[in-house]
Amino acid sequence: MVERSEQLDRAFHALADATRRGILDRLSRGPASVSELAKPYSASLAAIHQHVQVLEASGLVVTEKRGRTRECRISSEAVLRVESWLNERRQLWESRFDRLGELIESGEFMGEAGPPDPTAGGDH
Amino acid sequence: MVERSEQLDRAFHALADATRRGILDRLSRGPASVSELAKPYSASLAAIHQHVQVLEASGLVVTEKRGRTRECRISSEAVLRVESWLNERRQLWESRFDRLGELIESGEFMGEAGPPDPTAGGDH
DNA sequence: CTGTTACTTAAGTGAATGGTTGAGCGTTCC
DNA sequence: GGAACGCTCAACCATTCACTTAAGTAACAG
Repeated sequence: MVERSEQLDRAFHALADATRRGILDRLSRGPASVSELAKPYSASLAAIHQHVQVLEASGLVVTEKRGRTRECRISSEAVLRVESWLNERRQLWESRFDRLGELIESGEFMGEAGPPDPTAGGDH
Repeated sequence: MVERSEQLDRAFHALADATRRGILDRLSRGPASVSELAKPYSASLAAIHQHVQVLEASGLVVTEKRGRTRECRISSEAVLRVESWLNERRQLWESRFDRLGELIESGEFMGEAGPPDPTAGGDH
């Protein structure tokens, strides 16, 4: 199994840029060509094209050449994968009540209250 | 509201690194000190410390100095914010049925029930 | 006080990124 | 056919990144 980690690397990296998020925003309202995607931005077409390539490499966007234009679309499955990764971690954390422990401490209580749960199986 | 984008920048950037995701993974099972977080990795403590700083700047992790150690915890609110951003886009996209339109055009809307994802270029 | 622990900071390095310009290629229109 | 269009590719540059080593600071043990 080749790391799903690399896919997450690429996906999060793709999302870590306001321009690319803007492109995703646009695509969440419907497909578009590269030059349509470039319109709102002052950057060159080549730059936007590179952004689209990053998004496509991450799997978040799927493109298809149609004649001389390239149609770009969101891949909701890929977005869902990323979302799920976050959801798992957040739920894990919320299921613990270490945060309650922090509240107690800030109100002065006993020292450490870390219930060590070494069920470290979590390779997702 | 203006800085929401910068916050997302930092959050996604923080998530775009396997080591930092590993740290988050670890923290999703409970708080830890910097050197505890560093143990699973071959990188130097300074490197892990820098990762923690990135995570803290992103808001995904909260830290607190305790004597000579620093306790690190996940901020589930921040994770939730990121998750919500993705959720909005995905739902928007899923609510459209442009993809169905595309399927119809490509002539794959009936007959074979195979996954219409020939463009995904070997994900998994 | 001395030494160890645990973190912090600083400076530097090699690689990757985001951006540019400019040329090249296939497609569509006249 | 030729021109315009839309994208693609290549080279280059400035900045950022992840990481290192090395030195510095603060809390605790003896």
